Amino acid sequence: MENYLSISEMASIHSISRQTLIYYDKIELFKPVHIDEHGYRYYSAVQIPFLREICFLKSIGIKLNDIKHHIGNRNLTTAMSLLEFHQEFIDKEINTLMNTRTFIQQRLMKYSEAKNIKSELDKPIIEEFPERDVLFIPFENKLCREELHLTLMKAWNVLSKHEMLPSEGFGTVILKDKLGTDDIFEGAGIYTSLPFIDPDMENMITLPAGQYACVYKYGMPYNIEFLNKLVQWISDNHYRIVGDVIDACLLDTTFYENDNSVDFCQLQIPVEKIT
Amino acid sequence: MENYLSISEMASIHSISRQTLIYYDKIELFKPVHIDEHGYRYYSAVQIPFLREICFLKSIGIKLNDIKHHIGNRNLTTAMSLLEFHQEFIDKEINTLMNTRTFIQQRLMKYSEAKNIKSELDKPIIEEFPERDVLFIPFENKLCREELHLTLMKAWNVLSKHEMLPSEGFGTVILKDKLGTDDIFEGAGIYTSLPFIDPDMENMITLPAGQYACVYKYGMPYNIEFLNKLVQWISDNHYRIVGDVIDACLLDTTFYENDNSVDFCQLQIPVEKIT
DNA sequence: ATTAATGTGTATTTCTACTATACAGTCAAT
DNA sequence: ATTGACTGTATAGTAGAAATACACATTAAT
Repeated sequence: MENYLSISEMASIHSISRQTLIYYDKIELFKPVHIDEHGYRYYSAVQIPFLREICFLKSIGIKLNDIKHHIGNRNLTTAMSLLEFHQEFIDKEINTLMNTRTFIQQRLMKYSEAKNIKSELDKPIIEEFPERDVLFIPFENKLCREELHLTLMKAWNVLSKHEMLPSEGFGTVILKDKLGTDDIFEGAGIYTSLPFIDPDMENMITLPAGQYACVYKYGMPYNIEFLNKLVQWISDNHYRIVGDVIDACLLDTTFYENDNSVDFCQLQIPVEKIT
Repeated sequence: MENYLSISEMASIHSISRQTLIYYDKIELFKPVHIDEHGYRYYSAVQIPFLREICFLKSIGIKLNDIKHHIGNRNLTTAMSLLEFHQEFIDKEINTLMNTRTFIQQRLMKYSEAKNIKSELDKPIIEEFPERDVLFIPFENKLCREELHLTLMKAWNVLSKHEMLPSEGFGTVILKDKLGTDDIFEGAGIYTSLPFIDPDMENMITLPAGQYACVYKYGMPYNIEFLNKLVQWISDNHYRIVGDVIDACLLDTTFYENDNSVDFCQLQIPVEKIT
């Protein structure tokens, strides 16, 4: 008898719990060599390397079921291929986490940008933007809050079809040619920026590099008073509109910072100085 | 009514299942704005950005419970700290996976070494080893299979107290001075190699660099016939033993390659040529 | 001998984030 | 009237335990 280890001894040697050993017994992964007349479990020291190996394989993330099928009949070849297979799995996991990390970083940058900016509302400025490749989905119905949301979801679904995560920014594009007309939103639509370029991507457009007249505002894209004011400012300051209007959404309505629950956006209109 | 979205529409817009929305309703994470007289759920397009944000936070690995507490009352500050907190969590996960990766690599190297070697049994050779820092735990009882296992587990528990994963190798150290005496295993014990040096580590010893007479064998450390043969070979070939004997375990008994279930080991005895 | 503290057994519940299934009622089109 | 698509609730299952409740066994102290 003194050669046997009790369940608690066996557990403490391996820094696992008594319940875990009971569980391993139940799932037939690791059973005691002897059970006495009261049902008490007794383990042999010879079993130690097996439980140690089970704990090792578990600690690197291999499923108990896979361990179970492996441990009963292992040799050098199967042990190596199990580890090799699992290493590939871990590499994929690391990759996924790295992508998630990047994505969180981008969000944080976007938010901290919004945070710094929020004080300066309603003061137009001239900003320089680089060329931006974006996905563009035109609106199909009269522009309203619902149409905005539904079209954005369409865009995001196109992204995920191409295995892209929605990237830093999205917003509305309004055609320059429709400014001042009856139906200013004809041909308008949603854009979302692309994390990388996929040549197979349909509906890709390029927002040109250059100078943009910009203003921050709390308001939805269909609240055109902000747009009208910026257009006025542009002509007052001797600029000319040279491209389509961008209404970039910085914070959407899931932020309760503003009472009337509207987006926090930046209007961006490409301009050049009238000489 | 036509402004409402049915549960299936809402689900398909977000590429999730109907059941998921029913589940989110049940756990009070995301509820429909309207339920008709038959219990049918109806969502509003205004809810889309909220569900989108829930899906985003979920996709980066935040728990539904945390999302629930966050989403109902978020602002720029809480949103940023949620992401920052989660980024640290992801960094830790990446770190853990990287360590696991390294550990698997080490195991694979050990195994592939054993694989290459296994053919050349019983042929002593001279090998050069670098200095090795290891943890040493002396045996407390008469050496047998049980004492081996129990002492090794003690060593591994010391390692894990120092937050080290058991590294590449372990084995038995037998004192040079006891060779040829009555109790050859007096003062002997288990060593395990250390993944890094911790100055607070008790029981650390250094295995010296230099030439070792080595032989591979299937057998436990207490099967001293292999040791005796190697000692004989050393004197036959005009070498002198200059340090303690190392019996390095390459494959333990969890490998069923050999019928009698013993370890595959390499005996290593530090020597110098008699001039 | 009695008592108290441990140690052991089984059985059940809990956790996460759903998926799958069974079965029944609803709605629109044929 | 019937079909097919849609909706509801309710239940079971997943992995890998941890936690709990309750009963019995063993050992040490009194």
